[in-house]
Amino acid sequence: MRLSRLFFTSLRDDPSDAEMPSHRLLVRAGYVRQLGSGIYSLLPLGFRATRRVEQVIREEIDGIGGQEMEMPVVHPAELWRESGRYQKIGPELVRFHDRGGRDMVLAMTHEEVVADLTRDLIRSYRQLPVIVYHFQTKFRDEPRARGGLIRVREFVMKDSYSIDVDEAGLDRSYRLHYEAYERIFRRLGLETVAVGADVGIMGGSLAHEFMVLNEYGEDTLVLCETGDYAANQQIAQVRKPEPPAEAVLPIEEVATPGTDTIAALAGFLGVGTDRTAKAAFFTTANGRLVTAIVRGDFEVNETKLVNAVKAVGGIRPAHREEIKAAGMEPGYGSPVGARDTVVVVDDLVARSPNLVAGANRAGFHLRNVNVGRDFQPDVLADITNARAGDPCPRCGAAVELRNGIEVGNIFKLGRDFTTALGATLLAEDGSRVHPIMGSYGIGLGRNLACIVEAHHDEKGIVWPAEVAPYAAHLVELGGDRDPSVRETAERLHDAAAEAGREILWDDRPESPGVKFTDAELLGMPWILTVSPRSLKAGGVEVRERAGGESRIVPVEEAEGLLTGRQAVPA
RNA sequence: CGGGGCGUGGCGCAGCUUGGUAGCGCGUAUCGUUCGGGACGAUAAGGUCGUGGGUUCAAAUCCCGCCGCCCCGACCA
Repeated sequence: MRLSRLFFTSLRDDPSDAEMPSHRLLVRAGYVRQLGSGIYSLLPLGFRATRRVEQVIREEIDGIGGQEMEMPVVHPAELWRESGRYQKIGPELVRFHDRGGRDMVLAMTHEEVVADLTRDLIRSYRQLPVIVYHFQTKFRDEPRARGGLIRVREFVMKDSYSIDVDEAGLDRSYRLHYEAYERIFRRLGLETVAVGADVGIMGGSLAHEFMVLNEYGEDTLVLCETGDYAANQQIAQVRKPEPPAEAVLPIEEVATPGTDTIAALAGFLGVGTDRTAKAAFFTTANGRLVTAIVRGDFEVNETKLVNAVKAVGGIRPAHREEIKAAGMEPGYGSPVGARDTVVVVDDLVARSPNLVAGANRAGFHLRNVNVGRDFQPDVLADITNARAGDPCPRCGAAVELRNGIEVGNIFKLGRDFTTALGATLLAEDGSRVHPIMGSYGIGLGRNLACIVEAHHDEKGIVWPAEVAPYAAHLVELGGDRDPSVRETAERLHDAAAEAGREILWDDRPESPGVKFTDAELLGMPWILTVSPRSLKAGGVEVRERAGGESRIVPVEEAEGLLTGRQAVPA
């Protein structure tokens, strides 16, 4: 490809709205352009790189028996009503109607379609197991896009789906995907850690997220320093401290003016935050008030809380009036004397004697509050966030908290979708059963961005060979003055193209500085320079973008390198 | 949805406080000189100042509404 013909431009200045290196570089180097918030075009360079990512995924999913297909982006709303998600999912699901007034949705994922096809196509256990997949556009009207390609609203995802007769089959399909994902991310040059994850609105029984560590990551990961435990903080369970063994003391009210935070309260009373009980208030989608009680030295984990009360549709922070209506006082709240609220108590609080808790009266707290004696929990569960330094649940070593970006996930869906849609088949024993599904996603654009996050330097992108849009970047200098330079460049370019390994040939009439700078910005693995000087020195200058020394090789050798007939020089 | 910021030629920005009809750098086009690390000179093109309304003799500038984009939070199969 001649750079002079490429539909692109590089920018000298960083785009003002880009913060993450991947966003900055992909825009500056002419790989992508933004069309709207969370909506991007892939320019030819970006599209080529994405296709190479896609090909790696295709090879590995084909390798575990996946069958590639394609499902639509526009779905009849009826299908989503059948699964129940039309009602369950909020504005993230785009709804519209066609000219006939029929309700339609834009696909945010494709479980419904797979389940629909399953009930249509699968009659017998003999047809299973099946893994199908496609690369298809998803639209999710996220409340906020961010980070360039990291969190967008429209994106292409590889999503595969497994259909099995029983749990053992699902286990196998899940394991196959787990291993395929490890191979995919290794080939893409991504170091990932697989963490246990919340199953969320998908339901199901088990999920892993493949995470790359990144300071801009939106997820918090709980990682054991010995490497034997890794989980998303949403579900991470660590060992909790042992509360002091004390005799239960009589409850007493104490004036604590101006202490509407735990820190202020502990300071005022001169006790540790671990001797206090913190109340946090939430409201469920159907209007129930949830009072969560954790010890003052811990934070409420909302995912765990949602799961503890099985709050379909999630929870939001409660309003002051809602709290007061339940007989509690914001800032000085506790379940002591409360009514009309679901009291969820963290297991550690239940074991901790004589805590300081709110008196439900502004400016007052209660000393020596004890769960069971002074109030009754409706639900007892682990509802706290793991903290840095807490003991690993497996080995007791300290865990650390790191930010991560989810580059892939795998879910054991179970039978929810096939049951809801009425997909059945005849099992070996003649019984009619609902098949069991798994769902497995990898977002292409996000992976591309994460690759750039992991492979760049101050000058630009440094593509791993497996995903580089072109294998090499040929810098031609002085070709307009020296015909032999132009001829050599053309020969290398054509030879590579004929061998099926197209390279990028900078034939623009630009100064050397501009060309070298762009070559480094665009990031092809090999940078070759042809110039009167290089020819005089014996051929073509060859340099590895990743940082190798440059050296002169004869033209024939350069040609061999580009066509793959000759091994890459050491 | 709450908080903050921004919107001025393709890109990055100044001008706004104190109203007087738009400027800088880069890029682009043509010509010439250069030619191994973002060259130099000359000439030129290119802007409804996001948008609607208001105030005013006069609005990029002041006031109000709306839209868009970015960041933080909420949210996130």
